[in-house]
Amino acid sequence: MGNANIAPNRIRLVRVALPVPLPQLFDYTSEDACETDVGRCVRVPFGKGEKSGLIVALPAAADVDVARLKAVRHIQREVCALPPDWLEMVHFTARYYHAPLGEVVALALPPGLRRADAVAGRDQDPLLAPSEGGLQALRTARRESRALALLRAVQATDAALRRSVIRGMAEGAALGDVLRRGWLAPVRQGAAEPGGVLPPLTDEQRAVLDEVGGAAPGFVPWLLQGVTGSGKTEVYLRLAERALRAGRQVLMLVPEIALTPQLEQRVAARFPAAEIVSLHSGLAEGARSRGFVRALEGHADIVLGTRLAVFAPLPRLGLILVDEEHDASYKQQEGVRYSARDLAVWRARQRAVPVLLGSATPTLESWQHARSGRYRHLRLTRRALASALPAVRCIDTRRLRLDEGLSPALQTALGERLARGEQSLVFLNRRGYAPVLSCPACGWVSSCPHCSANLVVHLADRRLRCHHCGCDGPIPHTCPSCGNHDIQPFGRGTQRIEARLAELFPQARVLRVDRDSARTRAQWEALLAAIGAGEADILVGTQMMAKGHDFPRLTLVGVVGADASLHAADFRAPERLFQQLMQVGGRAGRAQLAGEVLIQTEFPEHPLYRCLARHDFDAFAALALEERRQAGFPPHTHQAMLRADAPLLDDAVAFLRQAARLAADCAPPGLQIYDPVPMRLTRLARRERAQLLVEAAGRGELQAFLAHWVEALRTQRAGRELRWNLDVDPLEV
DNA sequence: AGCACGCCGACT
DNA sequence: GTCGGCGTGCTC
Repeated sequence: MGNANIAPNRIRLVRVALPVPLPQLFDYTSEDACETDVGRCVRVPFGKGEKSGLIVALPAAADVDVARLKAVRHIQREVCALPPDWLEMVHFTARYYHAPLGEVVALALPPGLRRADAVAGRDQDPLLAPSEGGLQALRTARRESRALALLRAVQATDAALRRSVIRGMAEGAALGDVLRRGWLAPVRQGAAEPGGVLPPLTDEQRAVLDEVGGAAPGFVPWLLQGVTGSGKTEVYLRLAERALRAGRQVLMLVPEIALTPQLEQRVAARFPAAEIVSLHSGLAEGARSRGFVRALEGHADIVLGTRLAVFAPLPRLGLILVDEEHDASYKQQEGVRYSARDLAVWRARQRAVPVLLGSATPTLESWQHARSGRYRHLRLTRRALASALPAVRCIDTRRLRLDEGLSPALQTALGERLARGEQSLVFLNRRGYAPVLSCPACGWVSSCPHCSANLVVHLADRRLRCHHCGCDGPIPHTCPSCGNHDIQPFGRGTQRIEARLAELFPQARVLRVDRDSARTRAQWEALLAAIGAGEADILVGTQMMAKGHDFPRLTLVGVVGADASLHAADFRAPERLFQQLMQVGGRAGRAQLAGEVLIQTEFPEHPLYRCLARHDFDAFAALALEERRQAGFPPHTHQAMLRADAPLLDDAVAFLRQAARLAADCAPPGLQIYDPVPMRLTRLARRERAQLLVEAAGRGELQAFLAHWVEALRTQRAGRELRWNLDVDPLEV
């Protein structure tokens, strides 16, 4: 029986991970496959068609009868094979998140690469310097030309220049001529040489750098807890410089695509000779593949990107940096729900390199690790530029008459900034004009036909819109239910605040910044430019305003409607609120001007606000952690969430009940299996959703259980309309 | 996930 | 007599 699976002489077996939602791998035959093909992309026949996947092993024997094996179509050998450590990482990811290996491979590899398209791993913007031929031409040329003039200009700088820079110096097609003649050639030189004058370090920054520099080589996880404006980025750059000097590659993760270009500029300005590759989902396919291959081949010195960049292969990896480590966008919220931050730490351990997680408001998980000594705690408590942290004050709104949600104190403060020619920001995390349209006569409310959510009034373009499924329609003039003419928008969003501010301060230039006003990248950049140029006096914005941008004239942040998150159902809601308020508060007063943050609240005594007023993240974290300990929530326990959705809620719940029964069969003692419950937003885009939480004291026991459970669930036959997924370490419960 | 096969209702 | 519904099973 054993012999049936052994291939005849000279025919090799290859084991391939394919992007199908199946837990198994698929074996194929190949005439010429050899050990060096492990980690290479292949095209193989699959079912009726053809698929591309990755060779993960050359097994001695197949899982199935060799007679059933088909032959590999093509092995992509133009590109280096993915190295063993990379394969180990995708294996780990598949195991930890209980996803098929092929799906993890599909998400970790750029699509073009997996399809085995030939990818020229050329540096798109190489450093160029005059070649021997070029110098010769300069000496011997008799006749002046544009090409010669350009070459001479490059020569005059006495430095190697990026091709993009030279293109800027060129007239007409001169660069093309120069390159064709081979007068400029790529050079490799010290990637770590900083460009320009380095900013002076604060004592705290120096202390942090000394501590990291003094640590033993190898895996060390660091938590850099630094208040907004304390100069975390400068610390990243100095650490990167050291790694580059040692001839190593640096992986730098940032939360959002929007933040990569500006950071990329800063990194590029600091390391003009380094090859910087950016990796994020907004990149064109070719660019992403090229960047990936540059990293894989060890040419890229710095890889900068969003969560998917954690899968970049880096043969010379020396340092991993995770900026804003608390940011929820590090967790993928669909498909394979991996946490790039957690994988970054795993990767650092695997490669025995330091990893530095930076944030003003770390996750309680990371903070706890830093407290317990598992991570090493670094702090930056003061702002780098002389300015102090903003004064944070609560405005008790319980006894006040609010004007469209705006208290007299906030209005006065806005008026003062206006008189002084400074900018203000009113922060309200709710876009649209009003969260709902409603009829006072019959109680009708504008609800979404596809979701269990209300349609939001968007007065700016006269539409009712669902923020969850995107469906929209015109605003009715009369109540669709009873015909009443007097239907009204209830509650407040940014548009309404914007409108009222324009009335209250007719002389002010009010600018709204939310997903509606900054829909495209161009709009967003135009808004940023306008704000930077001082073309706005009062900004009204959502959390978009909270992230990473400096507005030197902004001295006041007013927070409206924060209480809503104070008593939300999700146990992480307070943590998120604190992070958000600390971040948006950090926008106030960054240059020489003092900043102030005014929080309108009915709970001015709430510990969260009190900690915020003292800029005391540690006190908040200690309180929140104690609450979690008492309630048995993470990080004191570990969770996984099974979610199911179907056209009818009953089907989703029935599946989860069955899943709960299966769980009970293979559950270790101490594993907590909760009841299936409808999700908070039960209905989304015509599907109804429910979830089942499981919780264990230890990560190991949870993982062991999940492996059995998922296997049992996969054999479970559910209706075609039912879909389910497992979320390990869920962020939302 | 796709894509076949396969077995029961309303149509040219 | 067939077109087509989606239940079931398979993909090396």
